[in-house]
Amino acid sequence: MKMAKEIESNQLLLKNIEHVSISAVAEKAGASIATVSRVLNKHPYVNKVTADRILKIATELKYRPNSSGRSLRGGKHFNIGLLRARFAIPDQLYMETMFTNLVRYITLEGYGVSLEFLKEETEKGYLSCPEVVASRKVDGMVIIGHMDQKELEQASTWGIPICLINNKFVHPNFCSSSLDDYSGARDVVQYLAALGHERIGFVYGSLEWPGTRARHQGYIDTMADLGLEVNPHYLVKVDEHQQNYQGGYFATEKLLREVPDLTAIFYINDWYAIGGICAIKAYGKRIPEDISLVGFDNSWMGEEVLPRLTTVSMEAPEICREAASTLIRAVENKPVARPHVNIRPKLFIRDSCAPLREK
Amino acid sequence: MKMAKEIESNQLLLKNIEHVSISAVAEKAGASIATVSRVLNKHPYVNKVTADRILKIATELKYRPNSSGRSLRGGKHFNIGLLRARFAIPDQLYMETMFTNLVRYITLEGYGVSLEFLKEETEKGYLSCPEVVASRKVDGMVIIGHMDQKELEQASTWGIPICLINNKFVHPNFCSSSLDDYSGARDVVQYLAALGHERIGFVYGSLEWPGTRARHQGYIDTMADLGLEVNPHYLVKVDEHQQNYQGGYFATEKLLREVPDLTAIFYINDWYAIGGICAIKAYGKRIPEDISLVGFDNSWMGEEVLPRLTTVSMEAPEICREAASTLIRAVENKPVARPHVNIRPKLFIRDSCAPLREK
DNA sequence: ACTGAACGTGTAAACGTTTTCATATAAAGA
DNA sequence: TCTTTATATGAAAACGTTTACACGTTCAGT
Repeated sequence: MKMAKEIESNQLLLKNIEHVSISAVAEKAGASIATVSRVLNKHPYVNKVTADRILKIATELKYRPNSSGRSLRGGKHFNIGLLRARFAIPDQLYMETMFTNLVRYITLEGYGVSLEFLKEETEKGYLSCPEVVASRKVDGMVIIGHMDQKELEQASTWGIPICLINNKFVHPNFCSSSLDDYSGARDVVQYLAALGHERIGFVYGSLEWPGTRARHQGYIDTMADLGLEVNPHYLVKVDEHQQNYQGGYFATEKLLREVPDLTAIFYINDWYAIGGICAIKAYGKRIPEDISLVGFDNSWMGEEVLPRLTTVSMEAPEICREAASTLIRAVENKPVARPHVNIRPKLFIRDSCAPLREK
Repeated sequence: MKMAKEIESNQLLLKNIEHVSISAVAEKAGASIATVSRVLNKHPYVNKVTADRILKIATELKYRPNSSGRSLRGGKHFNIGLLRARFAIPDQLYMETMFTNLVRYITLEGYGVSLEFLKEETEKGYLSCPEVVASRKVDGMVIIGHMDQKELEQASTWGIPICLINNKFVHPNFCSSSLDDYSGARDVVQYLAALGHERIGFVYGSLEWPGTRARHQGYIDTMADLGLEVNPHYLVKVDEHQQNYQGGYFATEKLLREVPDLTAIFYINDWYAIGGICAIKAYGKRIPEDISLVGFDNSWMGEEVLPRLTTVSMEAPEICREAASTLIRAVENKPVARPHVNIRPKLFIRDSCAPLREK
């Protein structure tokens, strides 16, 4: 009976860890708190011997500054918010990679990462301020995914620097790091043309977002520049409700049916391209002997499929590295040379393209 | 010349937002800071009229408590760390979903999320304390991905409650939320047996992790329970270096070659199963008429592939909801009834299985 | 030897909260 | 009317930092 309360062990009992504060270090080192702080923050005017002694004791005691205290005093949080906005289904593959790289590079700069999702508001056009911003947990924000101009306008009042990934907004508070989709698309068309292809199809989906529009335009412009015909039948838009593997499958079927003499197809993402590979195989044509395929995204799936897919890289590490360094320079009030960087993608040539064969 | 410094606009200039503190609210409401704090934290013994007035002014001024101040005073951060440990390639598909759900449910409980990756230490067996723990930014931790017992032992000294996803460690500081992989595997074998299948193959990869071991054991045990033969040739382990689509492809080829009268195959993940679908198609057999296939994971890829894959769900939302609620109960020192929950997976019956046909 | 600068250190204030303590008023019980 | 209790509020301390200020000491330059 007496033990009943004592045993109540269906709850977690965490051993209380005694946290070592700066005053503990100061006391043990026989110095003042101020001196310890100076040493730890590498201020000038502190005796080398004292500094060494304090440093030794600090590591000995495993002292780590309490971030709340530090933030409260300094108004700086050494923390970056990562806001995930809306994105389309084909981008799901890509998100994990982006998170990974963003966290890596932000961490490397000595900052932490607070993850938050965009709250979908029912009220039209009203963007609520992210929790991490409202409660002052972050010094800057990275926004990944889609937000429209109106929403970005509102984000500009948050009072902290914001870095957009694959999006752009011209405003003093904003910077961005994006893939140069237009150049990527140009490279694809030029590559196919260099292999001798002239009748090149294009499979695309929603053009709602800047990146997809740029790829589309890159195809159109480059075809024109090279003097190649852009027959309206060459362009197929996938069904609104099948923005994935199956969308690519059916779009390709349509293309094969309507334009039988097509020798190459450029897909606006790998996802559609992989659907395309299956459709073409099912149709009885060979890749790349009969028809060449190029994707866009360099998702790892392109490596897994047979034949291995030639595609355009997303340059996730580069985009994220630039984003982190630019944003954090802004956060630290250092001048940023180019607030809006464009990363030139690379063509990953694998096995899904071949030179045009004479009939 | 004079303007040079003034214009230096190649850096972000953030409009300084004036932050409203509790004292501003107090002043405007003609009350003391203490009273305002009490109202905001819904303490008893505060006059209804005063409370209403303060509340009105607080929302009017858009007051949000400064989290650093609050943390510093209360030692509580309203923040959960999300530590991403090691995971295998096939799990990449799954990570995005888990992040999404964890953030959703943790946010719903009124907490923020700090994302961090496990630091891969070169020194053997030494696990470094995550930054968010060391600098006291979080009240609890969710760990997703693989960590071995030795590492978990060290994590137990962090002094905060930890919730493991799909892993278990018996210790007062730990709770966990996991898929019941064993039951899932049993359900698959029972389902196939109910369709009349007796010669059921099993394709698996690394058994390094608890979940994969449980699935493997579930297959073995259930076959035995049902009196079905577990011919050693029925089990194929994919190549160490091809833990993905291709691994499933080649493992299936081997299976078809060595055990031609197999009527069903159970794959330990969807990834292998999709490779299997391609291998079987290439081999000239029909799915499900000639052979039935079941995957495990219910990744969205199973929906995209032809035929649509019958598979076992990962129950990501349920696992994450349980994880969030259990962990946060622990954080708030509320009793937790069952620190280690097992979520029973569901079989998603689609088009890749059929009753055994008499020859 | 005296001034002024450079160096080194400690005291105390400030950041924005929450909460304990004290105090004042109102209501209730004798 | 006088205590006792419940209700309502404010003053002040505390959380752990960083930093402005003050006060020394040392040292080079006259």
